[in-house]
Amino acid sequence: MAADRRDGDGGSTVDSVSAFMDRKAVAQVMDQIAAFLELKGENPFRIRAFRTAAKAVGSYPGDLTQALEDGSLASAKGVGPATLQIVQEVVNTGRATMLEELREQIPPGLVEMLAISGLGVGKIRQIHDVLGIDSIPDLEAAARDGRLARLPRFGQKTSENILKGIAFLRQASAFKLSHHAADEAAGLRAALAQLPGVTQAVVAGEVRRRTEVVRELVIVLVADAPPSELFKRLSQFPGVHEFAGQDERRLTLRFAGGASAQIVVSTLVNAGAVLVQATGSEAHLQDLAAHASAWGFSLTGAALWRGSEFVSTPDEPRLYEALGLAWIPPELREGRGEVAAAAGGGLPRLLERGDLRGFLHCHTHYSDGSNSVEQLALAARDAGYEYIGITDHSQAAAYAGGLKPDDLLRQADEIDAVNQRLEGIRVLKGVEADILQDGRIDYGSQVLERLDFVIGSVHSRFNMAEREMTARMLAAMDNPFLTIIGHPTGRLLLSRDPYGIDLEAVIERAAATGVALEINADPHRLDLDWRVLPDARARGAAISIGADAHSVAGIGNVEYGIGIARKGWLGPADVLNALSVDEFLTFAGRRR
DNA sequence: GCCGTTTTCGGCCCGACTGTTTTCAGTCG
Repeated sequence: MAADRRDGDGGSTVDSVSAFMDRKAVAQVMDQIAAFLELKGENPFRIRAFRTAAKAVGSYPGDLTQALEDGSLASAKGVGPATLQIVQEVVNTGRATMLEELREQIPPGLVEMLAISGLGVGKIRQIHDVLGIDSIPDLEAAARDGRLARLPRFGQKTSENILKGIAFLRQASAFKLSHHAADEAAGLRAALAQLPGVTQAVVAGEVRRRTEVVRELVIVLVADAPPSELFKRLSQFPGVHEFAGQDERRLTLRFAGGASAQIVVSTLVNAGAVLVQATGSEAHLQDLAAHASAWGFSLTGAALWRGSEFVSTPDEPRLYEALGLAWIPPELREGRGEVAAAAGGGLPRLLERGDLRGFLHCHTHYSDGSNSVEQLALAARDAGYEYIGITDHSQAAAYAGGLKPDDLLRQADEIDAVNQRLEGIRVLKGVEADILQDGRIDYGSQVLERLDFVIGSVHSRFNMAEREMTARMLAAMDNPFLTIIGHPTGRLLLSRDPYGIDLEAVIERAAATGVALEINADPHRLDLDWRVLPDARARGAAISIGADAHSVAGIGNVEYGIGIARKGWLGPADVLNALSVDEFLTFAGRRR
């Protein structure tokens, strides 16, 4: 767990654990408890109570230890006496007695199976009770040799789906979501920076390039101590399980939890060359090597050379400059023409947080969010936005507490009142309406016309054939009230593939109709994919960045969306919510 | 287990789809 890794310096175990056991870890404990209870066949409402508590704790804004002391956590919605006590125990001791007892009663392998798509509690119980299977490898064997298909209410198809689910899970577990990776890298970096002899510790690799998923953490240490000495200290690093040296300046650390990180050591005179090598994708480094060679340079992993002459590169700008290139922002280092652009003065001015004037796509407690309109508005204002678009779910999304037309009216009144009360932020009336199976939007015109803007999203029937799904989406875009297509491909990173859709046709229609396509900034989605953004821009489709925030804490999602926009070469002129509120409303209204 | 303008007990999200079966259990969003 992250706690082991980040525990860089002394202090009592209790202090370290409470400092590092962040709310995410506590939430994970609650979710685990819920999963075990589910397998035990507990009261479903009790199980849901743990999940609700996990959500409440996981998205709790502020310091948990503090909140426990001053009692504010006790009054948080969804946290009651029983769950509060567990939070207390985990924060104080890093352990949860209840979870440990459950592990004794139920094989943890069964809980792992819950992550397999298509397998739920009922089937897992049956598999365990009848076949005595309690691990994923055993399950896989049973699916292959036909034992699984012979169980009552199982069959060939079920067996195949389970194998598919296992394969997907395996592949997904080689990666981490970007926000988890970034958190871990930041903790590790901070700890490594404390090592004697280290003058700089810099996060490199995929985290620095802000890719949507991360395979490996890479940290560059600039040090005046010899690498061998640093490596010796690293072997005694708390939580390090094993380490494998790759060469004299690189090694891979493996941590007890199974995570790993590559550590690269450099002297100051080569820091630029080493950081560039440790950051760039394979393709970027190839392009860079080709360019360097054309200029009479060679870039080895450790240094820059002009023929046999050593070239000092104490930082990245000096490396790129020596090669006649502008400094390339890390997000662009994917080998998609950025080296040529840097040589020709054609690098774009990339989107920055300060360019965004509007905060779009958030859910309040009217549907499945956990804060009020006013709380979100205030938080958006504090974060520096000029306007916020409230977009709760629509009536078809029953599971998310979607709003009936009457609820939408009530919310409109509340938004009017909040606008009256608050200075410095304008609250817009929006909705995230379901795109129904036939492409209709989930409200009629008489409801939609009262709104300032409309996001349309697909939340059902994901497995339609590509042609039908595309037709569904294109039909939705012909609705004159639609402003933005939400999470256009429906993917959930590392857990669900995008639905089949002809994205080119969607982009084409978006450009033609003046409907924007969303970069959904929820780190579980990051949908659209950054790889299609240059094409979308070239064809003239507008792009919006939507936080998909379900709480005040979710406002921070926007950062991940900005990372994706930057990876897609987007600048302020390409992004819908970089517009002023009046310009945004004009955009939303001009198709009506 | 949590919650409350239905407040200390009784209710809490439900409809659609899939793969199985031949009427429905399990899963998902």
